[in-house]
Formats: sequence, structure tokens, C-alpha cells
Amino acid sequence: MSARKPTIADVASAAGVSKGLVSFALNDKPGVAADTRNRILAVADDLGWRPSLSARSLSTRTSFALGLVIRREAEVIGADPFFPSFIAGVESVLSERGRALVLSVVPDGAAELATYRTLAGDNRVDGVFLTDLRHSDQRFALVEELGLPAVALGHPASNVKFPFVELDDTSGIQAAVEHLISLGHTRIGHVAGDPEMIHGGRRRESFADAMRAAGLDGSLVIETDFSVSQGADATRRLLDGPHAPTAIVYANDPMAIAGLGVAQQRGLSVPGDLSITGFDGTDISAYVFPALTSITSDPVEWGRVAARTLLDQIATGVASNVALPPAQLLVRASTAPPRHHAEHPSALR
Amino acid sequence: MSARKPTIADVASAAGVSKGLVSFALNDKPGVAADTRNRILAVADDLGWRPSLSARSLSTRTSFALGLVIRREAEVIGADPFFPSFIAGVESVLSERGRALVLSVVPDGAAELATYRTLAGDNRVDGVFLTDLRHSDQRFALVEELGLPAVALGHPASNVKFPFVELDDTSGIQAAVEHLISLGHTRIGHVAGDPEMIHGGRRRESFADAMRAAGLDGSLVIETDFSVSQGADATRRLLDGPHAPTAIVYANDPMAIAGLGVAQQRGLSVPGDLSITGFDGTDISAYVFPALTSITSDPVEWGRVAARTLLDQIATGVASNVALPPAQLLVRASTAPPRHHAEHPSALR
DNA sequence: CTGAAAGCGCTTACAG
DNA sequence: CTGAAAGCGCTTACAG
Repeated sequence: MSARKPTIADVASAAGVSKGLVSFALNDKPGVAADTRNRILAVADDLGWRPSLSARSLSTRTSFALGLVIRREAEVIGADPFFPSFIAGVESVLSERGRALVLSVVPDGAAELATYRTLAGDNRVDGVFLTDLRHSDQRFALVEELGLPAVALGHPASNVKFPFVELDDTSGIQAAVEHLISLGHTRIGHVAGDPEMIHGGRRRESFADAMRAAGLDGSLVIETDFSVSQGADATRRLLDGPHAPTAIVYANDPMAIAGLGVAQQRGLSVPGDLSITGFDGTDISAYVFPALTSITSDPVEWGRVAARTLLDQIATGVASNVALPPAQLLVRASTAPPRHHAEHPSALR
Repeated sequence: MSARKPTIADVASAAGVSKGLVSFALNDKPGVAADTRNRILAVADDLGWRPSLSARSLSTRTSFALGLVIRREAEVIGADPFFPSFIAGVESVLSERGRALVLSVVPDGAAELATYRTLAGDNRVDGVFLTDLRHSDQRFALVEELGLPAVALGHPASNVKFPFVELDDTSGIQAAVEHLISLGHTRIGHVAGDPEMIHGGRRRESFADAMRAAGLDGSLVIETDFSVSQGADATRRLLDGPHAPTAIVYANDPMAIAGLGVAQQRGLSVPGDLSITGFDGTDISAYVFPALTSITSDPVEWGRVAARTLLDQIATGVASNVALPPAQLLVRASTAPPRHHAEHPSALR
């Protein structure tokens, strides 16, 4: 009824105990008789007491929040649907545990590192998610220096002291290449992502490995920064080259959609003249024409598991690495036998 | 040098003043001689003192953070590139003012309201952004009840006590309709967004108004939830109807891209048989084939201005509404005269 | 099993 | 213009 929010002192006096005991009851500490504890909690509930977050933060040096720093250039940020889904997964875990997500979006590496420093220095978060891992990633040393608990998405290149949650994307790329080969393709190109990023580089290697395993030339690769515009550009260069591919494996869906646009603009039929595969199985990839064969993962689940892992790491100081189910090839309409191979037996398999 | 982070007491004793004076100097309060102030600040800098956020929060009841609650169903969340860009704009302002962004993603209206309550009850944020405004939006009463400063994106339907930052999208829709009419189209359909949402409803009205102004039938409208799948579905229904349109105005780009897919799947040529316009001018819309005529706004700038407005509102209790430059029609390749009107004079204008 | 008290690191009247 | 002290609302040894 009073305008003032009730504090722990109000609860203590209403329950006829000391503030300390209320705190113990709240935090499930031992040393409180069961019925005393229940009485205290009932009184707290009656009064509508919500323990003050800032008071708890000050005495426990805990912020009850987790941090996510996204480093993306303005041009790339909108096209990638990974983060919204990932964040939805993270949120589903945090909300039920009374934690909040602090999000930063930064344009470059310097701002990224500065942001982690500020987050840690302000005690703004209790731990951070590390996404878009890079080779020789400076964040690994930084979070250690800062003593900031962390969880990485993907398999770090070097040994690190924090847990990671990985989702194998190599088998998906391999499956895509094998699928194309089984359709009769032999000249297959790859529009790769940013080679600085571990997952960009690894998808590229998986492509090369799969081609090599089939005795084919896997050097038809163009690197990009994962952006739509570079995806379109890479497609043009591939098609203009001396050995134009009959199929292209893209490192993400937005680039594949841009590649589809380039092909169509040139009057090439997809998949008749050119087969195309994407990566991520985004919503929209099912609705372009032809519907995109893609490699699907589950970013929402990735978010959930990463959040749980980070929370464990913070609470106990240790958490085990998790391997999520690998990304799966989802065959839709953008892949078919190459035109001059249409009657090839392998196409009938 | 010490492992312990310096506190205000360390700064005070090092500078030979009281803690109170350090606080006054830090917060630019009057009553500190200029050279004393400079000396204190220099000492603080020397010691590498970072005022504790939680201590400040506890005494000032300020969190130095802003909240954004995004209510989206899982299916829609990934496809809409608005939020990543908007957030990047918000961040650019917050980071330079030492504020953080607390982000929540919730699946439905009940969770949305509960989240605002928690954010306010925990004093987790000093104010909130209100996006995706609805008619008779329950959040308007809620933020008032909670005493939570807010800024709305778009023009609220009712009178509200907080400022809003709007971006006119009606003139863009009108320009699109007029553009299509000038090309010779008379049967124009509209794949509308969620009618519950103010911007969804308003785009629909703008469409109807523009058609009416030209003496055309503006009833060829199908409502959706803004999702890609419903966009595709609405397109099919429009094309299957008794008066199949020769042009369709979509309420967002992802639906327009899905509509393009549907048209192509049916063997319709775009823009030959069907002209299409999108909304938002997303990156990818320039790379599909044919490149999408769309209506472009500037979500990054929207984020910047909204953040500044909310910060003003929090600091001073008032802030003026802002009208951003209206969304602009960007004509690309997905619009052309209808085939049987190709020789119509209006097409040559 | 319970209580009284100090402490977390700031801010802010209040007195000089 | 400056200092000493109380207060924000919790948690946590410490003593019983």
C-alpha cells in the first residue's frame, strides 16, 4: 500500500526476524529452520518484496546479467538472421533465471575489445558469449586477463580456459558437395566466408576436403566477408572465369540468394544451368525460387545451450564443452544434375 | 598496482580530500574549486579509478542502462533486418555515454508485459524503447503505471505521456502506388502487415488512400503477420483471385521476396507479368533478380535519434517528438508497365 | 539454529 | 568552498 517499495528490513520486522535471516532464507542458505524459512518467504511474498538488484550487486559483486558483443560492419548486420534466433534462445534461459542480456553492437575490433573491458570494469555482466571466433582471437587473452567468465560458440583454434559449444558444420558442407557430385557435377565452386573467422575458414576447408576425396579440383574458391554484395561479386567472378562451375556452394544463405540473383540476371536457369546451395536454412531461403538447398542448424538451441553453459561456468567455475547435433543438408529445388549430364546415370540414383 | 580496484576512498585520501568532494568532482556538481576539481580528477585518472556502477546504482536508483523488449514469434524474428540496424544505431549513442542496452526477446504479449514489469521492478533499466506499436497497446498504460520513462518508435494511436520518434511511411507507400499507376497499372494488390500493428494498419490505409485518390479499387488487400510464409501465401491468393493484380505492393521486403518466388514459380515474369514493390530497402533486396523496387528508411538513424530522445527524457523529464525524414521510394527493376500496357503512353512518361 | 553489526562503494543532505 | 556522517538495501563473517 505504501508508495515505497518494501525492503528486506520491512520483511524482517514483519516476520519478526533479523535482516540476515531473511537474506539467508532468500538465498537458500543452510541454517534456517524449514518453517521459519517458509514463514519468511510467505511474508516476503505478502509484502510483494523484490530484493534490490543493485544492493545485491554491490554486496556480491554480481550483476545477474550476461554480455553479448556483436562485431559486424553495418553492411553485414542486417542480412544475417543468426543473431536474432540465437538471442531468442539465450533469452529463453535467462528470463527463467532472472538474468538479463546486455547487448553491444560494435563496428570493429578495437571497439570490440574496448567494450569487453568496459563490461568487465563496470561489473556490468557476470560473463560473456564469444561469437564469430577468429584465428588468433585477441578476446581469448583478454577475457582471461579480465577474469571474465566466457563461453565460446564454436571450437576455438587454440587451447582456451573457458568452455565452448560447437556445432559441426563440416559434415553439412561435405554432404552438400557429395550431393552435388552424386548429381553429376564435377566443376563445383565455393563462395567462402571470411577466412579470418574460424567457421569461415573451416567451411572452406571442408569444401576442399570433400572435393579432394572425390578426386576433383577444389580450388575454385572465392573468399568474402559474408556480405550479400561480396557474395554477388564472387558469383560473377566464378561465372566469368575460364572454368565456370556448374554448381556453387555458398557459406551462407544471403550470399546464395544473391548468387541466385546474379545467375538469373544472366539468363542462367537454376538449377538447370547452375546448382546452388546455401548455409543456415534461413526462413526466406525456402521461399525464393527455386527454393534453396541449404544446410540447416538450430541457432535457437545453440543460444539455449550456450546460456546454460555460461551460467554453469559462472556458478561453479567449470562447465563441460558441448557438441550440438551437426548441421544437416536440406535438399530443396536449387540443386539438380547439370544440364549436359541430365541423362547421366548418377542423376538417377 | 594492488590487485584490488581503487575506490573513491583511495582517490580521496590520495588527493587529500573527503569522499564527498571526489563524488562532487566526478559528477560535475557545483561547489568544487576548479583546481581542486582538476587535481581530484587527475588523481583518479592516475589511480585508474572507475566508479563502481552498482554502488552508484544503489545510491541513485539509476541503472545506466536502457531496455529494448522485442516481441516476435520465432518464425518472424530472423527475417526482419530492422532490429539489428536499429540496435546498431542505439548502441552508437549509448556507448559514448556509458550506457548499456538490455535486450529481451519474448514470444508473446503476456511475456512482453511481464518483462517490462521485471525490468522496472529490478530497476534494471532507466527507460525503455517501445517498438512495434499496436492499437490500444497495453504497454502505454503499463509504463505509466510503472513510472518508467519511454520513447515510442512511430506515432502512437492515442495520446501518450512519453515522446515518440516517427518516420513517415505513408508517403513512401503513396509514391509506390503512384509509380505503379504511372506505369499503367490499374489492378494493384497489397500484401499488408499485421493490422494490429500501427505501422501495418497505416501502410494499408495509405495504400487504400492512394488507390482511391486515383479512382482505382483499393480493396485487393490481404493481411499477414509480416512473415515470409504468409507473404507467399497472400501472393498465391491474390494471383488466384478473380481479379489477379498486375502489381503488388508489399508491406516489407522479406514478403516481397517471397512473392517474387511465388511469381517465378508460376512462370510469371517479374516485372513483365507482375510488378512488385517491397518496403525497407534491405540489403538483400538489391541483389535478388530482378532487383526490388522498395521504400527505404534509415533504421540506424532511427536508433540514434530514439536513444538520444530517451536519454533526454530520462535526464530532464521531457523530450520533444521527432519526425525523421520520410521513407523514400527507390525504383529498381521489379516494376515496369504491365505487359498489355507496354505501349501505353503513360509508360513513357 | 538465530541476532547484531560491519561492510560493499557510492551520493547527498547537513553543518561549518 | 569543504568535511564528517548517514544512507541506499543487500550479504556475510562473527558471536551466541
